[in-house]
Amino acid sequence: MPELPEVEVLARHLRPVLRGKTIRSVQVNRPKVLQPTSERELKRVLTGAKFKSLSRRGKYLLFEFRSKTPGKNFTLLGHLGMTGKMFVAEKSAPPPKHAAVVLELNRGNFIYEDTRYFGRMTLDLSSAEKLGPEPWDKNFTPEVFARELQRSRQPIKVKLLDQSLVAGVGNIYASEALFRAKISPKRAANKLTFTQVKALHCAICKVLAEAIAGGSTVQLNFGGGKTDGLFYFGRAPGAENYYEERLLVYDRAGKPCVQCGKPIKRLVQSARSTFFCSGCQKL
DNA sequence: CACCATGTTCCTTG
DNA sequence: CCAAGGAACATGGT
Repeated sequence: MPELPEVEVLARHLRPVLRGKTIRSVQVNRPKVLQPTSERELKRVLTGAKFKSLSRRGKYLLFEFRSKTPGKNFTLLGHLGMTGKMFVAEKSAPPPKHAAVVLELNRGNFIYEDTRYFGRMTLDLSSAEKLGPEPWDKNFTPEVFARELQRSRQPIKVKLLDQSLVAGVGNIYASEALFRAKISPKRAANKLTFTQVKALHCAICKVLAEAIAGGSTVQLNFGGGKTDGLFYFGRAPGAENYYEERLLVYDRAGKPCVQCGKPIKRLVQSARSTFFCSGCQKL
């Protein structure tokens, strides 16, 4: 469930649910999601610790803990990879097939589930430290963005997935932002005009903010139910599928562009799908 | 069987 | 040192 908006909505959901909860025991089913932290180390540190606060950085979750050992507070980093979910379930509920880690609370279990196990739950914070600015950070300005883009000849779509430029944009919102900024995904990063950079900067912020706002109002299911936990597949009562309504180009190959009616095209860049409108996004 | 999937990291190659 | 390209990770859906 992984781009910035989904992680932000999840963080807002979990924050009040976890605050003040103490971890009774730790069950690790897939040690690979902890690396480079060892199972032994995670259990030692986490058992008896109490959730203090939760924040988000890019697509990462940062869980702040108060250690049972005074003065040894620490941070746990979470990442959902492609298919990760994190939620609290009743202890009586059967554990999901791909539960990678289960943190037992006094009431309920905090579960990190991940079918493909591409995500992380670890004490190593180095990945989050390498990230570029948050989209709304004062350090993420059109000027800074333009300077960074100047250094690359890669297609702009590919460059947007580089988390050191701006943190949190993934494969879906990269296509969406470019469509809204009316820029071709194939355009070389260093060939954007400053006008285009400003439009893209604005589109990134807007697309992500709208997705967060949309996701927050939808009926969510973070749990292990039949839904996939992706909030943009959630439904508001009586409403159509929000995914269809909100995404203008992603996964819409062949369907008419909402702006000009031409069919949306799909292309592959760096082994990932890109969706765009050749009428609205000229090179 | 083939191809697709919301992400990151590691290893080459130039 | 750096940019860029590709494979790897692992499982499931169509």
